Amino acid sequence: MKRTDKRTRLLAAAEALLARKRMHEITLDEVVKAAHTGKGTVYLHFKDKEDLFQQVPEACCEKLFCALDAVAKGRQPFAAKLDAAWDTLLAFHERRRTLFSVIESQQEYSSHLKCDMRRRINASQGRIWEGVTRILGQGAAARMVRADIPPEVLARYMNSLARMFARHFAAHRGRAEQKAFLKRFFAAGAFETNHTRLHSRRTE
Amino acid sequence: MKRTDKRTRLLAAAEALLARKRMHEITLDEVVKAAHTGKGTVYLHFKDKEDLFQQVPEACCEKLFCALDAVAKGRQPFAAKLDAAWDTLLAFHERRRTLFSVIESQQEYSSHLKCDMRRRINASQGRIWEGVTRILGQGAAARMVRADIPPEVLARYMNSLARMFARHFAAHRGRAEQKAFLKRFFAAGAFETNHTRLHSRRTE
Amino acid sequence: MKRTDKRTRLLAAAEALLARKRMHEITLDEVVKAAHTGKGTVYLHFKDKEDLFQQVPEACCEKLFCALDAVAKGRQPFAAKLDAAWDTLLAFHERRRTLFSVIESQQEYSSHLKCDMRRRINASQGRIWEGVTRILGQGAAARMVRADIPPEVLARYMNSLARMFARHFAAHRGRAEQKAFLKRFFAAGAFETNHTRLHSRRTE
Amino acid sequence: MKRTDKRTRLLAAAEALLARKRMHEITLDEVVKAAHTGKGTVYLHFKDKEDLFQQVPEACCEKLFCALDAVAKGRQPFAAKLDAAWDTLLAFHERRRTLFSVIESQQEYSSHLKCDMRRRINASQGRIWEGVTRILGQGAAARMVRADIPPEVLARYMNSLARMFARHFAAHRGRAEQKAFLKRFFAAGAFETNHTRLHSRRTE
DNA sequence: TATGAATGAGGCTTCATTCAT
DNA sequence: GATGAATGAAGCCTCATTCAT
Repeated sequence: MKRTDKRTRLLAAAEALLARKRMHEITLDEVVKAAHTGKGTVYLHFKDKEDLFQQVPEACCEKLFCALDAVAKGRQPFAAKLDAAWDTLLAFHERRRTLFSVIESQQEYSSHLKCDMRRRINASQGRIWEGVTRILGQGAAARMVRADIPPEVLARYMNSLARMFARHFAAHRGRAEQKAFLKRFFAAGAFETNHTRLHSRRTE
Repeated sequence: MKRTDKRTRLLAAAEALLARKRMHEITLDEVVKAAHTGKGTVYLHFKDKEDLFQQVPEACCEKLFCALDAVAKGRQPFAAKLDAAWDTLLAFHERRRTLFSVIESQQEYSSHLKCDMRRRINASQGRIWEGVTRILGQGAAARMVRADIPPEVLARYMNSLARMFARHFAAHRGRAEQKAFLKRFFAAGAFETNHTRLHSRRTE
Repeated sequence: MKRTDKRTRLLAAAEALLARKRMHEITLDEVVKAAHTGKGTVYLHFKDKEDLFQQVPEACCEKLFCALDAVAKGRQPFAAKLDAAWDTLLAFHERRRTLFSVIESQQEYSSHLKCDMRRRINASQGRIWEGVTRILGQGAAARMVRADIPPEVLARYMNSLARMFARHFAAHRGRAEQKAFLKRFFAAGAFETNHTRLHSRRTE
Repeated sequence: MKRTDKRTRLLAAAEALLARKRMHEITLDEVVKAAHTGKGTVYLHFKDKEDLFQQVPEACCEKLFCALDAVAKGRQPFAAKLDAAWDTLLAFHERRRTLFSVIESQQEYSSHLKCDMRRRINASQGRIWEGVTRILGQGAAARMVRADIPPEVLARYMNSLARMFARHFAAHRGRAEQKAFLKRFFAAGAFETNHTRLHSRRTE
């Protein structure tokens, strides 16, 4: 349990620091000071610095997935679920401005990594889209989300828009209005209309 | 002219390396080897490594703006211009997968910088959206793009989607189909419909 | 204690190297090799190379002061004390030919330094004269050293002569004779005579 | 003549910079900027940076010698000549606080140098003492300077005291009084008395 | 298990020197 | 002869990693 405790504290410290800096600008000294552990302790729980930071997104993505999955499992109508999904996603990205850089570099480098490591990373990243995909899948089943673009693709659109929002509009004064713009735009792009129905039929 | 030459070659070398690695993983040795210059030459044109990499986006964004502006100034109908804009944006992001990380970190750190430096960075980044904004503005003027979301906001949506596409779907086998999805999604989200017209009227 | 050990070894190594070269001609690599430590260790104990070399005189001057103070506290007659002081001073300068350059450059640059640093340097340098001053003060009290020039001024004369001697006459064949010249010269210059007594009376 | 001009300007610039910094802290860029020449010009007149700075004392010492020799050749009584020598020496050292470091390092390194270079350096440094030695020699001939210490040794004493004075008492408020102390001390140490006459006889 | 002093490979930067103009 | 842009060797410093305690 103590073991878990230190490990968790290290991951939390790393995640917190990622809010302000990129991984390569964070020193292990900073991490262990924030986590109140010794420097050697890192190497009891992680192979190296890289490994520690690799596992930060893993934990985060899992948390995000859980939050979205909870929404998906709820009994609210689809529109409410989508709203909740937006809020969850936006909060996630606003709180972790640079986390996605780590994820992106993992993607960049996954080709150099050993096979099982790659699988682990892909699995963890998949969780990000998976939660959103489930909700959008429900919407598609209810004929509310367009069927001519796969839900997992729409999920990525949604995530990328959320990330961009966190970067450009979150600290804005007009955040609420901007959020409305965003939802409206996505709804118009992703919802089923007569037009999209024609498309679906054609591609079927 | 030779001076410009070396400077350009260094920027080009740095840009090329940014396609594969992040700035902190690129050594000056790599840059100067790629640029076929001596290491000291860097310091004739840039204050330090940081400064060199700061100026890479500046040059790139300008190039992107020029390409998009050329489209905007063309005489094709709006639909063709938007298509061309997509192609330009996608090519830009596919060729410069990690460039945006540099831009993002500039945003992150611009608060620490001296005022004129910050202004320079913001100006250069503004160019990215500016080209797209012009085209979408023409669409809005032609009543083809929804008027209830400002074109400069839609421009950011478009850019973030393009960036995501470069990362997730570019290397895909089904790139063509994915590109069709993307355009269709954006069109649905951004084009004027009866529904958006109602919105515009309300917000007016 | 180990910490002190490394720090001491680094200072000793730097001091030893200063016997042969000036600070700017000594590389950190040489110092750490001589001290049998790693390069990084320097930065655990000193801010940078400058700081390491700044602290060398501090330690040396303290040692010199201790040696001279021991003489001053002894029960020998003044003449014997002065003899011992000469031997101590000459040994000091012969062993540390270039150390004084460091001290001089500290004086040169102390104006640029922060106030407490400057105070520390001045305090440490003061020790050099302080030991000699005490002995000469005793001589003055015993009416053997002229009273019309303050002992702390005579102390500086003595030190500068010792330094010059280390540079010009130490390696000489006729070192013994030269040493006799030096002592005789200083004695004639510093000792009380009828003539100096007149001076003192006049200036009183 | 143009050639001489540039060479002179470079030496003057180097000498001026030596008033504030040590050779190793002065860059060639600074020198050529101060001398208003190009960087390559240095290598037309000097073998390298070392050679340039080696020649600075050479020129300075020669100037000092000339000044002192002029005094020696004058018709004033010895006491006035010695006074003039003090003034010349003090002015020299006060104006060139760090020049002597260069000379000292030349001595330090002369052992590594080629034979003719060493001879040149020694010759140039000899000039420093030579001027003073001549004057003191005249004093000895006139039985005013003690004969039991060779004039060339006393010359070095005098020079070392002058150097120390420039460093410790020149900027002082009580400079005039300090100067009086210094002259009085040296006179007492160097002048012939009954006592020194006994010594001379014994050593003869 | 936990620590943090010690390490040294590797990176950035400086600056004396060269050489094409 | 005069120049200064270009060079790269050499040095300082950082920081991930180790290991004795």
